[in-house]
Amino acid sequence: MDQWPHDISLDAFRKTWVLEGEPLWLRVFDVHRDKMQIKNPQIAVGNLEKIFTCTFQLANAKGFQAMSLRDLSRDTGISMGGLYAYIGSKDDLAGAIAEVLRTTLDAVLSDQAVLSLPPVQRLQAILYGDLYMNDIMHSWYYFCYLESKGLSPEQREAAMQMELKFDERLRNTFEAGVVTGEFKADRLTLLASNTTAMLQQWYLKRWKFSRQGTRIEDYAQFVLDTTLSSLGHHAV
Amino acid sequence: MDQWPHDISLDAFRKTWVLEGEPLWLRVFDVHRDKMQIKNPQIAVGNLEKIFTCTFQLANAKGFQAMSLRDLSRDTGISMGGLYAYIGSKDDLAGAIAEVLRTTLDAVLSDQAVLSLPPVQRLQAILYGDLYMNDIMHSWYYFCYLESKGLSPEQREAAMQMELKFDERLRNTFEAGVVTGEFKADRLTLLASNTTAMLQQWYLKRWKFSRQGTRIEDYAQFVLDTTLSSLGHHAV
DNA sequence: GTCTATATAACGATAGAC
DNA sequence: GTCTATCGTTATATAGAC
Repeated sequence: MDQWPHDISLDAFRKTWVLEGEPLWLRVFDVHRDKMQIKNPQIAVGNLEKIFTCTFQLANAKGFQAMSLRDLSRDTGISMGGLYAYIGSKDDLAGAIAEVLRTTLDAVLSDQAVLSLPPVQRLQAILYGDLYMNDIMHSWYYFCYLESKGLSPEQREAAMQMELKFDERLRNTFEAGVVTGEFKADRLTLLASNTTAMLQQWYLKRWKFSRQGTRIEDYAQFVLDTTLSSLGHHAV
Repeated sequence: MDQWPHDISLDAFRKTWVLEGEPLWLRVFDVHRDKMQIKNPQIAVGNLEKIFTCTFQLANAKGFQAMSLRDLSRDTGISMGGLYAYIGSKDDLAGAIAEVLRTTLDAVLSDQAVLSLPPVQRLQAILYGDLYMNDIMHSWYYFCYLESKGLSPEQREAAMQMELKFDERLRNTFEAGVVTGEFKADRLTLLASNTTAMLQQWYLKRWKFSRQGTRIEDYAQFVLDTTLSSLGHHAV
């Protein structure tokens, strides 16, 4: 085989979906402009980046509930009153994080390009893409997972639906391979859940991967191989 | 094969390791008697059960940090002052939960009986046993996982060491099977981590299993089959 | 009377909000 | 910078058991 019809490198993903830098913060501004008193995007983006980045650091160190807005004010260099020009309330800040991640993930998952690929490459495109997104937006995923108790019931439900939707996307791919005879049809729902769990490990168990020196390319290959093995497909 | 040399049913596990009811609360009393002003175990156990059970409920609903001791006082029916006869502080309560789980898990993992089993049965005994323990002490695991930010650095480190120790236990079992030629030796460290993650799903993704109607016996079989498949061992 | 367990009420600190 | 609510915590008082 000469070349994948679909470029599955991390660099290619980064260029297709710009999930970092100014484009990201402009999308944050867009999603939450109704909660903010600041009207000028050019002024907002710098402070939004500070607010969200410092929130991730503080929440990661002591938890979102335990973090105070005075901590956030100190770390961002923005006054207490100034913060309230960017957020409706402390809870709205957590809600904004969840909503930005959800809409971003929704956009990436709505990509129909991978659906035309044959089952094995399609599976590979989904697994690699999701893993790259987990890696790039690690802070956002980690926050939403560990702080889900602080989110509104609607947002918690939306997050569960998002995970079920991803599971179903995997399951459909498995079934496409069953139709072509490449995969065997055995407990596909459980297998899809397990594959999702493996991908989530990349942001949930970062301490372990870091300690063991596992690189993302190696882990992506491992997830693909393990999933294919469970599907009875013995890969190259 | 007529019969397993090792009874791997949930009932057998419950009888071997009594992790519920009065024996559990007596162990809680024992682990934390130095933090309590109550001297009489018979009086303590009833209130300890109320305090820990209500803490799990409240922390599950809104998070441990967001839960107030007045909430706990109301739900348990114990006055504010009374609570402080049982706990040294709010943080000590979280610490006690982590410590009880850690010492209990340590005792179960120290069981040397499974080490004499041949690789496949040994793997089965470990997976089933851990899954049963995850199931019975679900509230404790779930609390420790989601509230780990609120624990002391020592306890967080101890929890990580515990997980690494479990991974290593799995890895040793894999390698025992490699020696006998039953398993192939491919990325055993990653595979052990993945198996641990599958077991953790049982308390992390209860909502999903419940929605899909997955029973613990089915899931245990799935985890065993998937792990054996990754080891190149095609099971019965 | 003494020890243990529970209840009341208030203190000081700090939170989110504006 | 201020206001108000609420937090964790504790000093103190009370009640029952032997």
